[in-house]
Amino acid sequence: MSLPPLKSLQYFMHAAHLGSFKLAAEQLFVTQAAISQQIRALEAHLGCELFIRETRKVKLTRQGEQLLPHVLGAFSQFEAGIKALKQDPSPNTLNLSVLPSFAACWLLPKIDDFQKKHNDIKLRIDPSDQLVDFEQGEADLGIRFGQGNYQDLHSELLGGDQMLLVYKQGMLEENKPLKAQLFDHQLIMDVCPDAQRAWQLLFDELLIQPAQQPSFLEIDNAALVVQAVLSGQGIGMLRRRLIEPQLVHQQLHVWQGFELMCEYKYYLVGPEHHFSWPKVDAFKSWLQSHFCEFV
Amino acid sequence: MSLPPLKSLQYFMHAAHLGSFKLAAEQLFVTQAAISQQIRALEAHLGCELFIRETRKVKLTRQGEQLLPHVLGAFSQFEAGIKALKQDPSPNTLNLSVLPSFAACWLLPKIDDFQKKHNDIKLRIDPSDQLVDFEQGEADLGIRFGQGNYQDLHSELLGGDQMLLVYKQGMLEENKPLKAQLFDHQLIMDVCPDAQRAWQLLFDELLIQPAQQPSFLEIDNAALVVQAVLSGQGIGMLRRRLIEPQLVHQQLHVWQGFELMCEYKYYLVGPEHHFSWPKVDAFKSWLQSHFCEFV
DNA sequence: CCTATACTTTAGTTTTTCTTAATTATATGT
DNA sequence: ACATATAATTAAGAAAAACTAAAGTATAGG
Repeated sequence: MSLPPLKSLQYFMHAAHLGSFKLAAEQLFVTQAAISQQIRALEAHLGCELFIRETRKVKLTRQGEQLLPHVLGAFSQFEAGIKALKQDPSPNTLNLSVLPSFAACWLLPKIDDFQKKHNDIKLRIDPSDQLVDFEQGEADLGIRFGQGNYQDLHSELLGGDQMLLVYKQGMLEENKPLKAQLFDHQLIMDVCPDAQRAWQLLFDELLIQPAQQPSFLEIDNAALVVQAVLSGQGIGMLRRRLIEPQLVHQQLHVWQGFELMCEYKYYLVGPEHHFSWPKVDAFKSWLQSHFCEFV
Repeated sequence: MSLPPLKSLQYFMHAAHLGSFKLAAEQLFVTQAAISQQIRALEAHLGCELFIRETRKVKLTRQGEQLLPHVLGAFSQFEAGIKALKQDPSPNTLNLSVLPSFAACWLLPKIDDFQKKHNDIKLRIDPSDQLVDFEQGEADLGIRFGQGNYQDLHSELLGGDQMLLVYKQGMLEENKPLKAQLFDHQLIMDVCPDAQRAWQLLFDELLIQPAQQPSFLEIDNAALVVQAVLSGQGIGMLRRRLIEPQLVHQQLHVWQGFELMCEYKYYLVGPEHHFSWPKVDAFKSWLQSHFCEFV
């Protein structure tokens, strides 16, 4: 037995519920004619009339009354199925996809605070340079540093950052001019657009010609740059948020005459519907409160 | 929350059940590509993958597994609803729409036999010249005298009939020629094509010229013609089946030299699905057995 | 490594569905 | 009683959805 066109059943449901083709048409954003035709097609398919057409309204025939509950039930089952898909499959585990350097320098030092406040939520942190495939359930949420334009994903701005010239105690002398001191040290470049812009801006400010510019030790991971600067390997250009702990404990110093706002910002990223999950909301709030504290 | 295209859910159901797009395509009489596209559209709409594509087969993801039972349930509810429509709303009452003359002359004299054999089935006989609207549930079944071509309805041939020249005892004398006697009596015409044809044929056989032909008492109801002939009002041209009881009891006589097969026949008529109802089947069998007995 | 199989992709066609506009029917107000 | 307004219907063309055909991709199995 072949089913009637499914759309006609949907229209039937609305029209029956509202007792009017006109209202059903409005609710479904189509014309009256579309409803009329679909209902007629359904009636033709079933071989019986479903509505008694009165002048201002329509009402169900015995057959219509009989059919309606089934159709209602079927559609609500579709909805239930789809709703179930959007629900959190593991509400007690939060899978985070975070950039390795941000994870190492910012998130891990603070994460015990989140664990303390939400000890019912197990955390799994997946450090990765690329955004994972959320559809596969590989992660619940991502923290990204970028421009906020993430295909098909919801994103919420967490905050910006600044590029700072960072060195270890004793490497630079604050009273002497920077330009001269710069050439005495290895310069360490984090390979990222903002770092490159920052170095270039610094050279411009110090009137260092392109030809004179010193070469860099390039490291493709900000966390390692932090390590390198910490261990006295040279001078780095780093984001403030990545060296917060070291600034607080005065393990690193910032050259006071220079700073540059990053073009990129931090975003919390994930499929729209993930943001209604309690565990995600908890993490988002925690994250936001920590982003406010800007050293 | 908007539902996905319903057709894609249908395809999903088949593909999931068969574990193969190819087989689903065959089952649904479409190409593989159609299935692939619909599934893809569904996945896009839901924002998650439903199948893991392996080389020779596909299998459901966790989400697919979660969705399937709901979709299955919804579709079976549609089917249940539609099936319920085709069921007999009152299996203990048989509503018959019958031509008034056939009801009076043939059906009513025999109907007690049916009642006796099926005392669980209440009968309602609706004598009407026009076929009722079956869609409105006005009747379960109709008995018609015609050509069997009933729009959108199933019909089963019951049998034919003959037109006979009928008179009351003593009105005609079998030994004398008919032609002479005919002009001594009132002729009664049942207004129907077969009766008109029969009279015309009789006149032709008796070589009565159109100009000579006597005029008729026209009665637009065969049952009344029977009454008129019975009460000696004149000579009638009637269908054999309508005067069976009177022939058996010799209340009426048939002129032996004449008969004509009717062009019309008797049909049992109704919507296709009514014929699977037990009460209809019972009546059909009873009717057929009584149509075999042809006096 | 080749072949056969099953899914995917794309472009173009077919089918279905929808809209517009004219039509019918009837309840409601004048 | 008559005009008016509302709601459903119908028909024809327009738009959208679904499908096919054909070429592509990937991989299990000989």
